[in-house]
Amino acid sequence: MSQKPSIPKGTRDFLPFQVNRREYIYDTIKSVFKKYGFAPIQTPSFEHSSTLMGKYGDEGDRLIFRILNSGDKVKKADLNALEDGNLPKFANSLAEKALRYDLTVPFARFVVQHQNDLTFPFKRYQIQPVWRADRPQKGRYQEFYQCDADVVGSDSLLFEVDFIQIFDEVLSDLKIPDFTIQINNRKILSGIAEVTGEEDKIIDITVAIDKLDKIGEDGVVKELLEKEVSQAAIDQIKPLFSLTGETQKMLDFMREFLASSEVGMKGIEELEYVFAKTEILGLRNAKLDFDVTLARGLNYYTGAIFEVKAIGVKMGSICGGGRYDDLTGLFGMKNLSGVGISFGADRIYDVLTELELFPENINQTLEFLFINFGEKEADFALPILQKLRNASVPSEMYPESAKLKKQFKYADDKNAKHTVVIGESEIKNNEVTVKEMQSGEQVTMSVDDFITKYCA
RNA sequence: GUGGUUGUAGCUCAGUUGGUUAGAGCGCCUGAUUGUGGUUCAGGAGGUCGUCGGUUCGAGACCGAUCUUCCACCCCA
Repeated sequence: MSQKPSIPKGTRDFLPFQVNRREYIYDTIKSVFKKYGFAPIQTPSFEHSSTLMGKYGDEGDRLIFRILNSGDKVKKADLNALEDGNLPKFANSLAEKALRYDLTVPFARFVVQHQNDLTFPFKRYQIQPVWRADRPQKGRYQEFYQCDADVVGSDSLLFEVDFIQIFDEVLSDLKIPDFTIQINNRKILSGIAEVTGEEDKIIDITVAIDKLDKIGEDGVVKELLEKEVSQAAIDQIKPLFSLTGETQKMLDFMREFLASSEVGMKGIEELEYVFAKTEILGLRNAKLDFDVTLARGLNYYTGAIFEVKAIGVKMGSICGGGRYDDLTGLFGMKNLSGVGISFGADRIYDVLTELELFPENINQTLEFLFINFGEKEADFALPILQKLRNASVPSEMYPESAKLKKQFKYADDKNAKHTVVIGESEIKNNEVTVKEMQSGEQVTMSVDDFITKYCA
């Protein structure tokens, strides 16, 4: 081997056992999405640059993978823009397409484009890879899968309630024992900015208090001062940092805090509704927590916001979501409210690995391996093998009469549940010898009995 | 995008102030064992030391660039 091949940074290959595990996660998510009435769609890996650019803020634009124009289209490069130092304009002239950055913005484009074919409220789920030109870290890749479910065309809070049930059901089905669904409402955050007289600094304020559990109270205060939030406002906000305890008490506190803000009170009302309905339905493994300091970066959210964290694992959030009132407005379709959630499948994979929660049988995909003793024995075995396959029992025969040690090791490596030995004596008596690999136990039975037992 | 960190066999890692032929464990292959894998024993294969360039009589080690890994920011799943 001369030069070792490699793959670009932030990308990964997946071995069979890894793909099996990943599909276990996707299948679990999919089955719950379907149960709640969501239908699948897919969108292309790449979109027009103009569809994506400017939708995720300056920070997001930087992370969008651009696709260089090919062929004669390179001639479209705007050299004047380059000379003038207008690099964004130059880049746009050079790259008319870009890789999908998330599933939500392409979905908004999809809804506007196909509005006449859709029935509203439209509920879709989508499981596809997305790409970000981010600097990789553990659990952060340049190519990763998102598993999204969204509803557009309804402002009913019942969907917020549904999504909480979906989080609970999926993660409980995946056997995650302990996780918290944190919930907040952008209207409450707006209310906070309003009552403190810092309405124009709402983004700075939310970004800062979102970091509370990371940089602490002093860190947040420092950042607020840096963003020129007034000392009076900071003093007013400070008590929110230590707001914990019973949900009802926190909500009461906030109601008082936001009394003079109409939008803030609306946020409280919405939250109370969601808590009340969830109370009625109950939750399996999840804890639902009101967290005033939860903000989330994406600034298209306008109502509820969610974030889910596994307890006992050092890992960022594994799911997120929220309501956005006017995402399709960006593409010219006004007044369409949407709400959606996203499962971070790659991070869930890491959590399940760390907590050893993958079921063992995921990678036991081979039921029977037939040991090959030679042509005569193989001829005897092949019809039996075919019967197993017709009954959808995953089975195979070793392709040549290699040493038994080698054949059994192959069975072992492939995690075969049984091996079937057919040699001279078995053929003579019309029998098969079946060995259960894990226990090592071995029984000989007639071919008919074998077929009745396993090809049902 | 900013600052740091890492790279030696398939994997995990040793390798002294620059000095002959670069090591270990695990894994892999072969045999002991031509009707039995996961245990044991014996033997064997496998490396342009991430890449390119520089310093030097001499570089795995020193210098530069580049790619990659991981970490802290930024941001985020």
